[in-house]
Amino acid sequence: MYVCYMAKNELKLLNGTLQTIVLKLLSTKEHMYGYEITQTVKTLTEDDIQITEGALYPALHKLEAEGLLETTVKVVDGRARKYYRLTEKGKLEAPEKLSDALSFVDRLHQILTLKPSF
Amino acid sequence: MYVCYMAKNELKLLNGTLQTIVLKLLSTKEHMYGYEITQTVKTLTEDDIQITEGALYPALHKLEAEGLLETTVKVVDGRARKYYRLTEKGKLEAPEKLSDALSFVDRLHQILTLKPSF
DNA sequence: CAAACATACATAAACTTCTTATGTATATAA
DNA sequence: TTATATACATAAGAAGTTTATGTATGTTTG
Repeated sequence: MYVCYMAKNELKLLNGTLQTIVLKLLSTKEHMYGYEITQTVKTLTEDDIQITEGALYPALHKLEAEGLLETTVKVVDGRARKYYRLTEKGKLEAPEKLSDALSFVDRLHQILTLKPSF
Repeated sequence: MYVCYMAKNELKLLNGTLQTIVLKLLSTKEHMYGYEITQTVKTLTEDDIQITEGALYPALHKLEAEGLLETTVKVVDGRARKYYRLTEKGKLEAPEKLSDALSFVDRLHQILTLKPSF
């Protein structure tokens, strides 16, 4: 199962979920860098959701361009990390987006668990 | 909230969920026609999810082209309805697709409800 | 009775987001 | 020294939407 990157179980849900995941993580953890986001989601979901870099970086850049995220570059162990965090605007807008996303996910769950005779 | 069709709450989840919804409904209800699917989802989700025709019909045609759905046209009250139902192939493949989709939705729910200190 | 609305299908241009591939670069493990 | 992990980035193509538009019939409302 993948937000990105198909494999044996060809499954194609999602498109637009990535932004939501990023906003959620940065609403909960203050600041994270790209690679850290991919590894965190991979670990949290037991490899079910693997975010590809080709999807993540453009998504991060877009959120930054929209003024929801801002960055700080920090060199650690000789490698540059680009840390992202919510801007004030991001802190204002994230809660509603996340609430909408959760409602949507719950609705989807509702439909997928419908019993005969709906 | 919309699989399609934005409104006040600009929310863009989904892309590929539509197929899943269709397969689920037709796994549960034997046969349905396009318009009926849009109205059923709208009613079930209390207007949260509104499937647009521009998204639905291409999705139905694709599932039919893939051999998962088959159709029967029936005229009711002077209007032609195109009823869709699962083919044998569809009945074989739908369960796994739906199971994968539900896993994904649950993972997404998990992430969206993460508490600080993950 | 005419207009508006609901039912019922369909297509197409534009858009967004993802997949896949590729590229650069450094650090560490085999 | 080769492979793997870390860490960023971009681009072509594919896929699935949004939005607009079109056809056509039936029903409700003023």
